[in-house]
Amino acid sequence: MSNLRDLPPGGVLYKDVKRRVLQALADGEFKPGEAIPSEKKLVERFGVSIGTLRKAIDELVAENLLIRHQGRGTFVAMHRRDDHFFRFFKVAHEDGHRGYPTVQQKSFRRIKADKAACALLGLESGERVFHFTNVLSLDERPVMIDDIMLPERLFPGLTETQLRERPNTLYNFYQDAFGVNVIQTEERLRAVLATETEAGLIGVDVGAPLIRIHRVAFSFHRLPVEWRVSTLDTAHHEFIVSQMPKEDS
Amino acid sequence: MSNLRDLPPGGVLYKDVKRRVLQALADGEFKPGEAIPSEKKLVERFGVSIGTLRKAIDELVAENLLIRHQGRGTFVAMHRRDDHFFRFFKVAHEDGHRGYPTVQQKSFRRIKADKAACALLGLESGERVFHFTNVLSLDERPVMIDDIMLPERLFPGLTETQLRERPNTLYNFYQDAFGVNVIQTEERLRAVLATETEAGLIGVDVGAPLIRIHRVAFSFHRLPVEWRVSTLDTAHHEFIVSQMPKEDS
DNA sequence: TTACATTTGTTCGTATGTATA
DNA sequence: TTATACATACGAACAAATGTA
Repeated sequence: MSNLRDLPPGGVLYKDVKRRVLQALADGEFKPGEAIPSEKKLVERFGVSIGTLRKAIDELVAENLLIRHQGRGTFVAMHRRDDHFFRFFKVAHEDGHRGYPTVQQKSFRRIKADKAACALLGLESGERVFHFTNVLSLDERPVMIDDIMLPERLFPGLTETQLRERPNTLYNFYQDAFGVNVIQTEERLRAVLATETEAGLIGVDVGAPLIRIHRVAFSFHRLPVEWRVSTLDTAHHEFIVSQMPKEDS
Repeated sequence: MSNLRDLPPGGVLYKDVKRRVLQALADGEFKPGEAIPSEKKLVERFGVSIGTLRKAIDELVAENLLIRHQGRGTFVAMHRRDDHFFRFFKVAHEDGHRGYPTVQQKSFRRIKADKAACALLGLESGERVFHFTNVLSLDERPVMIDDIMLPERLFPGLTETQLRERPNTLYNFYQDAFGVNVIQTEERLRAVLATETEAGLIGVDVGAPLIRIHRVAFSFHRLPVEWRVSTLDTAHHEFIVSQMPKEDS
């Protein structure tokens, strides 16, 4: 009853299973919002035991790529207006209240990527990007300017109207319309003084202190998919960072 | 061979095991840096199977409270100058380099907690706190002021000398000298203009833009143990936030 | 309402592999 | 070499949630 180990090719078996599920996600075989095959079917497909499969799925659930529902199935995570949204939107009112922002689109252009954009998004010099500017408001007050760059290669044919009429969040739109999944971000924050342009857009005095946030968003395999420069007025709002153990203690 | 379920009291068994291990941590039975009993011994102690025990320990490892070493044992996490340190220190040079800061202690007092401190630290009005100010330097340049408040109740008899002569990081010192484990933080960031005092301490002009960080640090059961107000000069440094899946993808 | 099939969640236990002292 | 400890892989049995007939 002791099978010889037959399948540790490059490493361990459950990591390999995880890799293959991840590939199915990246390929679009398993689509956001839809259920992936049941554990039993995946066990047959990959030829591993239920325990090994579960260990692979466990990690993908821990990374917020899959969501399990007892009795229903396992689903590919989406960026809808629920728990997921606030994973990337970290602005709250000074009284602690966190609400959904309203978005006003100020501009939309297709331009040549500059040096910084090429470096951060991994583009060849000369490649095109879409550049658009949003002003976000909370409680009827403008609080943040978002300057967003998207590689044309990943968002072919993107139009201003599409963006303006998207039903959900931006990251959900990327997912639905272009199959681009944002699963990770890196942000760098600095304090700056408001320029005239910024002062006009969010209604503060020139020279008011603001937080400037440089964010690069990544998809699978750490592929950069968005570069965003946000400028936040913290007169009545705050930028929130929690360093938390994942679960209830 | 089918045992009747005998131990789901309030919930599930492995959560109960996790709770009991957590209690041993909070009680100081399992001490930072030391190994906890082996899986086999814990299985006997809690009367569960190895799989159930592992599931409980898995979660505590995922929460960075325990660290497993194959062949050696499972250890209580410490705040030493290693991977752990940068979980709470999020300042990097603008070129991306992350180094250890040097600390200069500017003041140390024992005072009555003000209203804000009482609210954030969960103290009765009139309780005492230790208040001290540090200036942190990176690459020989002062970049951050830390104003720190500690409840006297949790740090009885703390002295300026103890603090000044601690060998490791502050959070490691809390752990070694007072059994206070910082496992979670919450931070709120705003942009401000440098006051005269701040300008003097970190060598910037009055009115320069700075980032102000309010941080509350928590121990087990979300007990607040430290309140800290940091003021960061971002002329040549940045505050880093990563929203990451935990592991290699 | 009930019964049933499907799917994930929990618990159990065994055997073997790998790292450490 | 040997003993110990954690890591991986296997799979059985039952519990709980869900959807449907």
